[in-house]
Amino acid sequence: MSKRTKWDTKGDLDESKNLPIYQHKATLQQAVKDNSFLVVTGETGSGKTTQLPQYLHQAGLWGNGKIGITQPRRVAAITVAQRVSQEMHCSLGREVGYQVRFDDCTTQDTVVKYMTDGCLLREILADPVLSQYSVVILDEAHERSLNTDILLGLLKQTLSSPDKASKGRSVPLKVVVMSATLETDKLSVFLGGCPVFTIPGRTFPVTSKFSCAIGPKDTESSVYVKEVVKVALDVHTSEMAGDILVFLTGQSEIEKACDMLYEKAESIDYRYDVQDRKVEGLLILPLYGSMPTDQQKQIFQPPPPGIRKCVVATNIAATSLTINGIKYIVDSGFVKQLNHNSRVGMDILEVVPISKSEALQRAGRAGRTSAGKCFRIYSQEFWEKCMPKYTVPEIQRTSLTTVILTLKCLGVHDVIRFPYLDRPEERFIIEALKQLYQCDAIDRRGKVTRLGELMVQFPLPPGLTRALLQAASLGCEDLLLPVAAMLSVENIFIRPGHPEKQKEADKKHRQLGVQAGSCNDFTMLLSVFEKCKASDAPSAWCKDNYIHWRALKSAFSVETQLREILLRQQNRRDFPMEKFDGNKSELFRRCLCTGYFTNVARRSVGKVFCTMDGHGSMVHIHPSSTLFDQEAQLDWVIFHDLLVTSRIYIRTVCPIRYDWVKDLLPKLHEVDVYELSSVAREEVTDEEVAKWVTKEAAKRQTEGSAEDVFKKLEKRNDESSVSDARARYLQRKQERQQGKAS
DNA sequence: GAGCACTGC
Repeated sequence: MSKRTKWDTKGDLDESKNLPIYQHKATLQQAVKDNSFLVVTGETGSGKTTQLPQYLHQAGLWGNGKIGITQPRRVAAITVAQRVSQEMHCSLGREVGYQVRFDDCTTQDTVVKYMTDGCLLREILADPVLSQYSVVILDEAHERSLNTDILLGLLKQTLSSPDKASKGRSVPLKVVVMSATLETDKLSVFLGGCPVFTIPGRTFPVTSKFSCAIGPKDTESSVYVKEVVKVALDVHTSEMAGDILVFLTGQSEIEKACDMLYEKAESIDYRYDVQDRKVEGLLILPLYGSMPTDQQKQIFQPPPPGIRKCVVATNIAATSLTINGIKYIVDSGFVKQLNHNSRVGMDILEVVPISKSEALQRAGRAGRTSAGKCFRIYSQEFWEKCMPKYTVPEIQRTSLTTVILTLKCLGVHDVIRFPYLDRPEERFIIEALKQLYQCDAIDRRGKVTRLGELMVQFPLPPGLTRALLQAASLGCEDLLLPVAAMLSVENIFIRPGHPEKQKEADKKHRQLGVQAGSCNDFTMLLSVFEKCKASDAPSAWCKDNYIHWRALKSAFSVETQLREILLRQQNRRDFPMEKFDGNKSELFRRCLCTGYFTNVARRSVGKVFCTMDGHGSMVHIHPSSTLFDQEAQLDWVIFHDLLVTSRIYIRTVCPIRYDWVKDLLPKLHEVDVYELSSVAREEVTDEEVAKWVTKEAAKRQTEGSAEDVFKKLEKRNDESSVSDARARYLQRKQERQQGKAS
């Protein structure tokens, strides 16, 4: 309990009384008392995130349970909790706490708990009615993060069925959904027409201007990089004091833009100081996620007197980071987005126009401290013709395997008619079911298997979890745990931009492969993990070998977490165990096959491999692989992932023997779409399953030989999406080369 | 012969 007396709080309370939300305090408290669901909307600066939980706490709405507030990002959960604990004069972790992955700062006393949406989803898996909570607040719902979307559906479903709501709970759960002013009517309708509370924000006006530089046809990066540079310099030379924030798409564009800005800013008639890229008048700072954190720090410091700061950033500056003093925005109108293509079973990272709501979000970053201006480098026509109203929510553009398994584990059988705020396309759901069936997480009826229940507890993609559990059941989890951890973190191999250093890095990486005696990319990961862990000076070791120390450190934490989950499961008496006789290398690779046989490819001609997942894509081994240039000696391989750029590349590759996957391959085509789509909707009877199995046996007889099966699996990909994506990429590349030549 | 935006468990 806090030692402070009540009058100590007076000053702070007065400050929070100035927030726009304060005059609605009583009404909000009452509204939560009167309704199961409530939508609260208010722009940044309204105080809803910090104040509402305190109001509910003061109103005694926590009763016997906690007030949980979810955030899509870890930093937000932590910083808001720190702030609120100060306002409530308690030490962090007592009445006010937070929980994010690897960091649980709560105690028995915690009643106001900030957490990431992923953490609450984990809690629901362990306790579906959230018996510890009296109120759940989903914050930033407009961002439409995958986890928040799932939570929305689950909370709606649990509470709208009185049967489920009462089970295990004495009092019904209260749900508050907080969102920026966009789409709140939709949310209210979704939640059964619940009231919407609007709180005025406390931001300053931002005026936006279009330009005619970028029209509907200009998607070439060199065009918009050049244009943002030009506009940023115009702002610098003609606008009043205030910092500039430029939105671009990625690291390389940002670096190009910074170089150009630096060069051109020098020629402006200022006295300048070349040292440390500081030009008198303009301080140019790149900002992107994979940047070293110490470099990021200076971005938040105010510039020296008389100098204007210009931050050139990715979308990271749109929501994740707030930079004070920004008065001008230069918006490129593009973003790099990962889209899942279920027809070809691939994720494709592409540059696409942002949505109108995203453009408004970007512009809003200029109005935090004073009135601002936003300069859009695209035309009004581009705005109208190319930019969708809203960004397609994550749930409609990502692979759904984990989501579907989670829902199934929570007893949601009909995963098509689950109340999604925006329903994913049916083929996405079908594809997820197929993958879950293939890695034994669900059976043919769509019911979660014992294995599936173990799998859902791991923060890993199902195939990898399957391989890990296979290894554990054969007593060799020590081989797979580090690999799973290494595959869950950002790329650990550093490849510098300078050609000289690049050569050196490549050499070091090759050496690591040889030392590891590793015959594949998975053992390479294992070896790097172990070598670094055993080193006396791990960070120096990483530097010397061009390995990302930050990434490796997080791999260590992930490995520990995975090991803990596994240990808990192994302590259960029913943990599956099998026997294996054979050498370690074979054991390791066979475990991988259990999870990755869906990612199997067979060499066809030269260096080209053909995938066996039914799409029959022609793929190449990525040059970063230890197996690159050894293709001729390979026949069958499995791979962790696939990358679409100038070619379709497979990355993290491992040679296997056909024998090891022979019995698994039929699984790739034994269930059909018709079957899965009925599984997705309704409970399937025993007779139906029996019918399918008979049909299949007949099918297999007519197919006959293994060669026939391959032919079927190698079915040429008739969908145009990948070739389209490739064509676009190649066109861009060609245009760039022409640009260089001229 | 190499093109990784951003989150999260």
